[in-house]
Amino acid sequence: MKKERIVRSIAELRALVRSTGLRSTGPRVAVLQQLQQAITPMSHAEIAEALEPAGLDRATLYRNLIDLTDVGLLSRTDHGDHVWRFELRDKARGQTEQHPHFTCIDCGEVECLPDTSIEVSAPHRTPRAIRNHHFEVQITGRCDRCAA
Amino acid sequence: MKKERIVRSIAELRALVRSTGLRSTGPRVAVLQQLQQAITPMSHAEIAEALEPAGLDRATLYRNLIDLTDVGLLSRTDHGDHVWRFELRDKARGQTEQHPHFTCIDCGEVECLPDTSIEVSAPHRTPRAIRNHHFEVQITGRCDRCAA
DNA sequence: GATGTATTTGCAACTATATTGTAAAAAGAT
DNA sequence: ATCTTTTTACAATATAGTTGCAAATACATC
Repeated sequence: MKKERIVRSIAELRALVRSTGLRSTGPRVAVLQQLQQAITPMSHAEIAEALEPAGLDRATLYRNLIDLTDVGLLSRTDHGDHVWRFELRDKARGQTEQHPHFTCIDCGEVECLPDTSIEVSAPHRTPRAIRNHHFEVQITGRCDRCAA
Repeated sequence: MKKERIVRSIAELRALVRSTGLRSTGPRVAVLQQLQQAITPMSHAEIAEALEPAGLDRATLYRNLIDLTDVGLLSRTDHGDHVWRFELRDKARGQTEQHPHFTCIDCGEVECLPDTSIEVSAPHRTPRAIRNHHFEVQITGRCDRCAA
């Protein structure tokens, strides 16, 4: 996680969107720009609030988050607390491959864990996806702050 | 997971509910009875459908699922696909302690994994909950059937 | 077994979250 | 500059989950 993060210019983000076949629009670039400066995955509500000034439509935001996810620029995950969260995917960022997340069952805070912190062994009848390392890991528990 | 499962009679389930301080009612026993014969966690919708003949109210079911979770008879988790699922907790069943779940990102099927299949190492700044083994693990990927 | 009190149910109303339809606007190719 | 397709913005609609409350039920006590 400590890898230095690539920060792309507006022009670069526009090119990034176009490279996926999608058109480069204001809302899309705004979403990418917001997520590239986020340190953890963000919910729809959080992104909407952060982009409040732009005053963009809820439905448009939903559709864009899904579109950007479909083309692989974002990941869309539920971290165990029943809230969809979006994160820039690695190829659009300077991060290591997918990493596990830790979500607090009390406050809902999401923390990115180093991808070395999880070891999944694959006994006999485990799904193939696990043996091929094609999966995401989500851990829930009480964060240090809430446990105190 | 292969441990033989305890199957309780209606009378035993009623006693189990009462032992928590909750009153033993038709809907509650029906829910426990349904979940004790389920092989994977069930969503509200699935339980409602299974209990269709009983014709019980949506709100009542929601409330009971939450009540039974509060007193510890059920666990309520989101397996990464934005659906709450409920499962009989170990103390009400013949299972090993909490185990990881695997959820298919395509079909949504949930699979219980042996709790030996996951090893979480705890480097320096990992949340204490992880070091103390107070957490749940959720893995998402494409199941064998959907990957085929 | 009858009675009384607190809990629970069932119905309806409501809130929040998410999706869909569509006319107008904007992107980007020509 | 023009044309076609995608995307937006607004509204309408769906879905999931919660809350209020009168009537029904559980169960403790007589």
